[in-house]
Parts: sequence; structure tokens; C-alpha cells
Amino acid sequence: MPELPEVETVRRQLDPLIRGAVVVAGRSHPSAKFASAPNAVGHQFSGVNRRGKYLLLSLEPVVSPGRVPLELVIHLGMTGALHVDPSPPTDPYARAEWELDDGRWLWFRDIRRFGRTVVVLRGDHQLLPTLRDLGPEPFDPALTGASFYRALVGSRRRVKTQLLSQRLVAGVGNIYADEALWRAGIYPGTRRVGPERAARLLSHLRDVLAEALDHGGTTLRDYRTPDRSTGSNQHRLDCYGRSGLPCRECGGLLTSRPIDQRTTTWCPTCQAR
DNA sequence: CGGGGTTCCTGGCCGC
DNA sequence: TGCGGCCAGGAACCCC
Repeated sequence: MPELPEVETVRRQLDPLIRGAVVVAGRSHPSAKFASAPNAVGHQFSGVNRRGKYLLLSLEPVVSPGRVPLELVIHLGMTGALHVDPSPPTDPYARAEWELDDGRWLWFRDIRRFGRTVVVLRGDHQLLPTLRDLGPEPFDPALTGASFYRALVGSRRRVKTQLLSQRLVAGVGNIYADEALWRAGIYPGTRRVGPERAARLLSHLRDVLAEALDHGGTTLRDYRTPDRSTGSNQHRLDCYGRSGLPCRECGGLLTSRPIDQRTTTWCPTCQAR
């Protein structure tokens, strides 16, 4: 389940691989989630950016007048991965593929089809409401403990649900939400977090994300970078996936239960209600 | 318009 | 051994 550290790791590897390449052909799975992918044909990749968990591949029109700058928006979903290979994919889970002018192929593999590959007018994110309404990047200096707190108290939803909403801060998923709440000692189901605890939560969230990025992300099953390597942060998780195991802080057993339909693990002692 | 529920997908795993 | 059933889970989408 790629979150910000995984998507950023992919971005860093992908950018130098495709920058400058021109898309000469494209094919995709018929699902609406991938159908517009071939619209990238006739455009040149000029850079790979990221917002939250979305990859934004800038596309410049190649000479033809009338063409406008486009953007290939890719969300990896749960099982998505991007690869650049010297020959077209034969993988049954290839959902979109683009032939490049040097003969290589960029392609998107996604077993469960929770991902998306959408070509839009540059910056036009109407079709992607979560991207359109995305909160600040976690390392944006404009995001402070105080502004984070103000956003948090603007809703009465549970703190974990707010972390996952992408509106408070961009790029957080189930793994790093649980990890940050564990470090901050906050019960995930709480609807009220004070200003000091909010500031601590943001601080821990930043630490958790930065450390995961340092370790190439968390590979639980399907996450891979373009060159097919895995991350190693899965060996450093304190909370996510450790239900029934001893808390590394207090030694008590971590517990797990769905909160707003999302599996959530926490320490009943360190994260008391 | 915020918030809650539903849906999309398929491999892996569990239990009989 | 084979197989039905269940689970994971981000975000679009629908509805109140």
C-alpha cells in the first residue's frame, strides 16, 4: 500500500529514467481507471513530480500546433508498480503501457486495479477530487503545529480518519497513520486532540515519514520501485501489523480493531482513550 | 457541504 | 488436496 515514502521513492527513480522521452504509442486496460492513458501519445515526459500519493508526470506536446501541456496522473493504489523495460510487457497484470521513442516501454502493473492512470490537461484535477482538495505536503514549512491543530479541530471525525482523509496533510495511509499515532501516544479513535498533542502528532508523523523514506519505503507484499527493488522499512514498524505482539514502549500487547472501517492497531496502555 | 456507507479487485490465507 | 469464504485497503462515488 504505497504511501508518501513509497511514492516518493518511485518518483526519484522514475524521473531520470523517462525525462526527455517521447511517447510514441500507448495501450491500456478498458476500465475507466486506465482508459485515458494512451492520450499521452505525441508528448514528451519533462519531469516526474509528486503530490501526496499521486505521481504527476508532465507531458509537453511535441511540435504539433494546437496541442497543449498534459499531465499523466498515476495513483499506485494498493498493488501498483511502474517499470521501464526494453521490450513491451507480457505480464497479465499490465494495465497501461507506453512505448517510448528510444524503444523502451513504461508500463503500469496493478494486480487489484485499485490504481489509476489518467491523462488530464496540466493541473486540471477535476476528475480526481482527492488530488484537487489535497492538504499540504507534510514537509511544507507552511504546515505548522498550530495550523495542523486548527485543521484538526475543524472536523469532529476521529483523528485517524482525518489523517487518512488527505485533506489535513497529504500522503498518509494506514501504515504511517498507525505508526505516528503510536509514537504520539494518541488513541486513534479520539475525536478531540489538544494543541500540544496535535503538534506532537505532526512532529512524529514527519519523523515516521522521513525515516521510511530513508529506508526506501515499506514493502509488505507488492510494493516495488521501477527497478523492482523493495524497501526495508517493514522491519522497522512499531505498530502497524503488530497486533497481539508486545508494545515496544510498555511491553503490553498491541490490539487491533476496525476504526471507521479501517483496520487499526494501537497500544491500549500507551494510547489510552 | 460534511460525513457516512458502498464499491471496485484479486491473491493469499484459513479452515474443513 | 481442493475449495468456499473472508480479508486487505485508497479513493471515487452516491446519498442524506
